[in-house]
Amino acid sequence: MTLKQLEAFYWAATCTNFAIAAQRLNLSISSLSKRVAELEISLGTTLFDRSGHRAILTQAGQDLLARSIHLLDLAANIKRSMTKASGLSGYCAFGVGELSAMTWLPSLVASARRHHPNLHLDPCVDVGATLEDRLNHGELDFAIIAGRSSRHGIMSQPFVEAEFVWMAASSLAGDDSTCAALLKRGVPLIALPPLAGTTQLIDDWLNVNQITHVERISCNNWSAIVGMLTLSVGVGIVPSGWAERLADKGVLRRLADKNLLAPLAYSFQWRRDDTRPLVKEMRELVRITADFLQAVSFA
Amino acid sequence: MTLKQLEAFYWAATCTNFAIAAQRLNLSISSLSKRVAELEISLGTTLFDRSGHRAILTQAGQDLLARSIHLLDLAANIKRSMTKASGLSGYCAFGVGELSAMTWLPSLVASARRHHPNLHLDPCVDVGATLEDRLNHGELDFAIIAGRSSRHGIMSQPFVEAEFVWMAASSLAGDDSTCAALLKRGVPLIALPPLAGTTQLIDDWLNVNQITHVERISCNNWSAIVGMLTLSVGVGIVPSGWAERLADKGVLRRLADKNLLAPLAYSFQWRRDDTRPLVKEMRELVRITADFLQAVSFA
DNA sequence: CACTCTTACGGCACCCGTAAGAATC
DNA sequence: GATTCTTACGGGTGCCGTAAGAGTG
Repeated sequence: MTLKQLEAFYWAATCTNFAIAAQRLNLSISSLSKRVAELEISLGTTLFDRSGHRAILTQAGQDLLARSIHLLDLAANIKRSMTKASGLSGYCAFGVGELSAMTWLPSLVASARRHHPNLHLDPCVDVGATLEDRLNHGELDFAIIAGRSSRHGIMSQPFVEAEFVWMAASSLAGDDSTCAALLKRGVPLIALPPLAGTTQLIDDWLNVNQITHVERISCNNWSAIVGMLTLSVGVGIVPSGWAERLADKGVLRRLADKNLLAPLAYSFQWRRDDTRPLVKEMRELVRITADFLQAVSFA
Repeated sequence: MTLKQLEAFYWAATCTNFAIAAQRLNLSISSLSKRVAELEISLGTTLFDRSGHRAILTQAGQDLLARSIHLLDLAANIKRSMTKASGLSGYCAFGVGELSAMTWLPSLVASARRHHPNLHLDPCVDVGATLEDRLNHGELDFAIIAGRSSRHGIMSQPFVEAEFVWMAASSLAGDDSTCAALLKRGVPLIALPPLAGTTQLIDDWLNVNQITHVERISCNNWSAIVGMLTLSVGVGIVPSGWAERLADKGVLRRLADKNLLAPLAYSFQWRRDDTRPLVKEMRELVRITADFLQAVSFA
């Protein structure tokens, strides 16, 4: 029994398949498979039930998983506290929404590189639901997603709320035009794809305002969305800070609806069974970075 | 950092020198040295101060020792609980006095092989003080020694008391001869070497009875001692159970001193910093075996 | 047929032991 | 000079990745 074997087993057990686990370990699938098999031989126990299409943990495997998490935690603590180069090290894959990517992701990466120079960061930008899936499969260490997750296996910690406002080009909207009126007039709604958190926010708003049958234009890129808004293609929501700047430049105009969009809570999400120091540290770092940026950018 | 490295470090740190540690690991000294060096490189820390004649733990090394004990314990627990073959496994070197070797050591080994078929036992028979030294150096996992240890690093748990009586051949001693009288008459005292626990017992008795200037014959073998006693070479002490049988056969005669020899407590001794399951299990097994044998042999 | 895991095999790296070296007491 | 630890080096074992195979849904 070696630490490598236990680590391989940990990832094999917590990811949905060996391919993802192997990727997280920078290892080929076959090597991972062999490591796990060697661990099984070494312990004299079957850890995975391979009779079906996919490898499933046996009871012994579940027992070992709890113990190996504890042991690997201990090993990581030793490495972290003994090694002179303080801070985290290794590999960290995480996900953020595009809006986050455009705003404070660079600051987060810069901050992380300062605090943890030996940590290799691998950010992945996608819409919330996709990130949640990848997180659930074990491909990501954490994700920053609008809203809380309803899945039992995923923990959420809200750390910042974002305000969105309805905007449209001046050519589309007068001084007191409302979004509701424009949409009812058939002006298209420009938004991220259905799986995004902001789209859910919009759907909630539409629901409250009893608006159905909206023509939608989905695009998975915020710059493109704002670009379309400025070119009077339709109406859409924009983060309030960005919206202010756009309004100051006279590019877009804020719509005059009385019902405001609810604030959208962004939360740091991670897997419940992932107790590694990496996650805890990064959670703290994200919180600090976000707090700092909010104080600066919205001052 | 690997489990092997941590294990090598553990033994290197707790034994008095690398040679003993290497022996405990079934490893050459150079390989052990390299493993420790690799661990140091891996952690980026110096664990041993090699400036002097011998390698001494640095502060970082002491920190790591506590942590590695914990981690190795965990690993051993995993192996023990997961592996189907229940019971201990590996290598166990221990020491017993010759008297123990002649009486219940075979039963202990038999019992241990029943309970722990995968444990390789390596008993070492020697006098108490030598065993205590070897235990202290890390050559033995535990020892069963007459009396308690006064060393801080060694823990003792008394588990049985043995009675000894003065015996001599009929040709030397009449019905109411006393040992004190015989010794004063110049009859030699036949006993184990000075380092043995029974010899300390004798010295205490001599002290209480104010007997000095005794001619001593030291021999490190009990059979030889009893043999010499039967051949009227001198007087000596014999465990009471054995003494009874010898008296029944008419080979030896119990001497009539009023001051009896104090009971000699045998204790299970192990190193304070050795928290391995091996030691705990064997301690229990020794206690049970000794209890059982006492109930049988002295009934 | 797509997906997931295992087996076969060639190459490289790691680890062990012997033997010699360096440093302390 | 004895003891203790480290370095040099040859040999074998283990581990990785590519590629092919087996089994499921």
